[in-house]
Amino acid sequence: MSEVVAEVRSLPGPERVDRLASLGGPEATRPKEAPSTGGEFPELEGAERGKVVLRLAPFPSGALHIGHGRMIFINQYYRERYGGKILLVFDDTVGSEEKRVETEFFGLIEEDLRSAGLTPDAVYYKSDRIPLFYPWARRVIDAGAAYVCTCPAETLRANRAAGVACGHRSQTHDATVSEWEKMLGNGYGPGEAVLRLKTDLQDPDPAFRDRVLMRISDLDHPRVGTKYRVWPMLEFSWAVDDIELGVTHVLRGKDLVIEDRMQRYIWDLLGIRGPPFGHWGILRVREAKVSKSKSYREVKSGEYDGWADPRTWSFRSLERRGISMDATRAFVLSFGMSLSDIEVPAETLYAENRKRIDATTVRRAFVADPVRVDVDEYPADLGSVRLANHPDLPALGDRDAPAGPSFYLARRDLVGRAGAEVRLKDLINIHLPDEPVGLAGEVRARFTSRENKRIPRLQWVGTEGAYPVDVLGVEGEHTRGWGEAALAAAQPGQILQFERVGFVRVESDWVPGSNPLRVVYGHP
RNA sequence: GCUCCCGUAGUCUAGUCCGGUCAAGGAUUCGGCGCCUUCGACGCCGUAACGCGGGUUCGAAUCCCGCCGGGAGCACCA
Repeated sequence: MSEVVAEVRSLPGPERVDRLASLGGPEATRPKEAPSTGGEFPELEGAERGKVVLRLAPFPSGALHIGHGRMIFINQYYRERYGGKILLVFDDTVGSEEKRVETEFFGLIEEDLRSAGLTPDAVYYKSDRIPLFYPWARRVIDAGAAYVCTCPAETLRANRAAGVACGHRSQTHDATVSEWEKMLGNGYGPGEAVLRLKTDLQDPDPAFRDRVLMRISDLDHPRVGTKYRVWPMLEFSWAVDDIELGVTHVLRGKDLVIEDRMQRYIWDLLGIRGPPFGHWGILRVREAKVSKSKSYREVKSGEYDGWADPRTWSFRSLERRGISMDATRAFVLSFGMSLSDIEVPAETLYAENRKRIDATTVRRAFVADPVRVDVDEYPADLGSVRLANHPDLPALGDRDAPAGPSFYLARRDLVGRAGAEVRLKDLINIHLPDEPVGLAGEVRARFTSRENKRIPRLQWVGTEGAYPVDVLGVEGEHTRGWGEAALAAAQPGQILQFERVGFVRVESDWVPGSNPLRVVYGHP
């Protein structure tokens, strides 16, 4: 055996692959399909092609956003890699006063998943499965590993911190059973009794001591109302459902690692072999101060422009900005399965998107915060000019841009340039007046020459045919300005590049011909 | 504080399991040059990293020990 290993190791890498391939087998011919940039994805323990079952468990409290990226794309990646299945299981146990389940998000989340190319193979709702958990709870009780505790929450917590037991822990099995039946039979009110798992009270991790399995809540659940009063805690529900649903691998964020331990502990005491776990660290985009509760508040109040508001950094907002799902996926997968928390600048995502859209995106002139400039001695033959739609790609064609003698120029291009000579890009050079540009009014400039000088080149829009444009920015701000005449032919959903501004996407609901042209800023 | 996890350039990542092919590769950012009259793209060039200290070894990013730093969890939320 070890001789064979030594022999194989002595072979150079490529030859190893060749030799492997010659031996046949499904894995040999496709060693691994690593994403283009970095990102390492290990084999899943014991995974068999076609038999992998994964699950996705979002809590329905908002649209999916960039922070959910790893959950979505990593699970999707492994489904593809092994040809498996993904179950969408809504974790809609009753929640709490602060964390309410809301039905509108079920559909929203499914839509988001579909738009991410992740159509689940099946959809489940935890709230439909509540009765299923009761016999399982009974199994744990019968194994002597659970008890009903009627201590107030504070006492329970204090005991846990101190590592001491309360009187309920030593109840007989019969007493526990009758207490449990009392819980199920409305004998206790919310907060008055819980079913707790017996672990080691001296466990070094205080968080792990005698955790709660089931509790009582009479919150009105939007799907099942007050039909159930005894609800499972997340980790118990998963200890059950990962088995019941035949999940083969649990891939989730590292915030849930303690739940692994809980699930394994329960499985061990029931003599069940459960699936292995995998985790990833938190992904943050530096510019995205994503807060689900803030987004929720602002969307509800109307402060945000729905769940596609750029400030939510939701998937739908990225799409609205012209950032393709493909780019987002590549971006997220480039981080691999690393367990470290990562904070990455949005620029990395933008670069990924730019690669994909640059070659198909036409250039257009846009001037924000416009100042009207009239040019004296303007050449009579320059009523319009022919411009290429893309500087490097003639295939994208060209268009006619109405020019002077009157123009809109951006105020920020004019300030500090009093008395200077500047170039109207692709057109002429002009001399700006010596007086600084005021806040209002017009500017009179003078034509100087046509030659292509290496002087500041400014974006311009001829006043004739200029099209009003409203740009929605990443911070939710609106910028008004003038775009060139060709924008009248823009199409909903089209991605454009405003020169010296960046990529924008025409709003899907924009009606061609209506004023102003509404676009959403994507990125530089 | 307790538990677990993680430390490779400005940022992200490959390499760590199984020490040599790593005087550390890729992506992004930044700087320079060229070219294209643009945000930018492309080409070429450049800056820049194994957290610190010991140990093992002919040889350490990789193994061992100790520090230091960062993160997550510590709910009758999910």
